[in-house]
Amino acid sequence: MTAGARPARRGRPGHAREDVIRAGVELFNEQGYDATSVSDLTGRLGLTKSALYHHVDSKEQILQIALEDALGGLEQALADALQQPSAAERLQTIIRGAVRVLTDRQPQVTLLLRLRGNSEIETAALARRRRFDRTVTALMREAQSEGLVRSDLDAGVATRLIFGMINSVVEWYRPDGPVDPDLLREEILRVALGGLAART
Amino acid sequence: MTAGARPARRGRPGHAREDVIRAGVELFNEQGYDATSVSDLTGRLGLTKSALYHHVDSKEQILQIALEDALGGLEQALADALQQPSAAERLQTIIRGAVRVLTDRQPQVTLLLRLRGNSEIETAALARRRRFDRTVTALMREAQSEGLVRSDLDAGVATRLIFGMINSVVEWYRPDGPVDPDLLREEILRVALGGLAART
DNA sequence: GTCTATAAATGGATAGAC
DNA sequence: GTCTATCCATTTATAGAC
Repeated sequence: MTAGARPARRGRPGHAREDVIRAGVELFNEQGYDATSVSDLTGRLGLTKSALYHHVDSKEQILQIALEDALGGLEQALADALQQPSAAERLQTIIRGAVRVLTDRQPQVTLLLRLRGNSEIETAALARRRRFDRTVTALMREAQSEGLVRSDLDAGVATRLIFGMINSVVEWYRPDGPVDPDLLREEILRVALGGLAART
Repeated sequence: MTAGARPARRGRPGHAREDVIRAGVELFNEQGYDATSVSDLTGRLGLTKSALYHHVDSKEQILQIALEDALGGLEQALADALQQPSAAERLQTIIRGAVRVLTDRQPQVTLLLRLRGNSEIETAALARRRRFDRTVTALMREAQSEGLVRSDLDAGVATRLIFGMINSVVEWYRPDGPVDPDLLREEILRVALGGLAART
């Protein structure tokens, strides 16, 4: 438990900051950020408020750390997609990458997708999310120009619909559930490009 | 102002219950239900808490009325779909019907889709929503059996993906925005069945 | 690293006058 | 139908002992 390569748990026993963050994000997702009190969180962790505030500066800091994790993952996926050589590959790569981030970091992304902009931290995160959305819309428009995606549909609407489908995965996907994330990723890509209809 | 056919505004002037509900739902959607205080609401309406409580029994009652509106609309759309003569028409009708309810009652449905189950009213609404989802999944399965929808995809996953796409409309559609709701409805149906890919 | 105790503000809701 | 004033529970967060 004193760790090998990873210097995870230095010093005395008790709760680590990491545990507090994880439990906080979990609870925020179950009840909503605003509906979750610090007492709720200490109740679940089995410690007092003072002890909790020894690990984190504020309730909002827990949110901030989770949002950074979610946004960092999505931005990295977008950077990867932008390096692809063709418009088709760029679009496919961002769709696959986004689904992978959603399944890998479901709790953090869930928080991001539910933000309302009620504080500076929330509005800053929403601004980063909008930047991501704009770049993805540009990829969609590019795919339309090259004839890969139908053009009888506004690129913004198309992006919102497809990412609406992708993002909704956080509402039901669970890592320990029956759905395999790798299969899901390919299924989403197929439904996004080819739709539900049976091949005729 | 004393109304003709509709006995809308009986008695003295001032705010009507209807105004309070509408403003409340609007504010709940902007900030989240839990993040919205009764003071926020009285601030927007320009009256005091006591005056507001003359119109409604509680903050939660505003939520309840909105949820009934959303669920009633979705359940009616489902009843209409179930009366269609073929599986193909039943599936298409519930997709079109759901989109119509989302655009017609965007604020109310938005509240429904964001519920976390933090009170008895919320859990009751979520139970009704799950019942709706189960029936739609049965329609999807039926469409698969008849060869209308590809069967290399679990009916539950397919329903979640398509309704994830449909439901995401509440996040950006606005009645006074640039997107025509009738066109959007047909575009969603086309993307759901045929996907984004250009016809080859 | 955790505790008891408490501060200071805000939450939803009510009493009773006008 | 709206007001002032208030109740009481709960909120986030801190002080200081162990």
